[in-house]
Amino acid sequence: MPNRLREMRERTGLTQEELAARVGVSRQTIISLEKGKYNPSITLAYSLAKVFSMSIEDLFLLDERKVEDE
Amino acid sequence: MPNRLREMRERTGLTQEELAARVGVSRQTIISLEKGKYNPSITLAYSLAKVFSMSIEDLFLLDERKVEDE
DNA sequence: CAACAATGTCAAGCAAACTTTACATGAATA
DNA sequence: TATTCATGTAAAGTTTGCTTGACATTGTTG
Repeated sequence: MPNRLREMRERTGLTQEELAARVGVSRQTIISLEKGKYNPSITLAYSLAKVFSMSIEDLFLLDERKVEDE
Repeated sequence: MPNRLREMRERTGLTQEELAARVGVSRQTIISLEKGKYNPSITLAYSLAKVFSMSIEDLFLLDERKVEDE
């Protein structure tokens, strides 16, 4: 689950703790997500995407996966 | 978690079992999702959205929630 | 009627998301 | 140096997404 979470968080100048508070999860969860450790639920993904004013697909790079060949 | 899953599945003429097979989950999971019982992971949500050629946000009505007043 | 396909329900169990706590590290700064 | 802030790690525990299996219901069709 690679994603743009860390990039976007740093770009907006938020700490992990602040971001966690904004979307209502623990800081651990933010750390794990940034490290790509798992697959969030769509409600959490959506909350995060909204913080950065982007779509779930963009934040979590869903359209970029598995292009394999073209 | 209201969503357009059932509507889209019926519109495309798939059975619950066929849809489950396509996205790699059990039929029970499709039933529960159609009933709005839970909050799928983004990878499952994305697989489902792709079956119907739409975005996660549209399939799961994420932008429509909580408008409260306008 | 019998048989089958599609949907639904219930319940037990497993796996993964998410929490909580505690501690460690490096950078910045008084 | 000592303190504080942001990040990281590790482990144990809770919650919930998801599976499996068994059975019931309704509609259709031979």
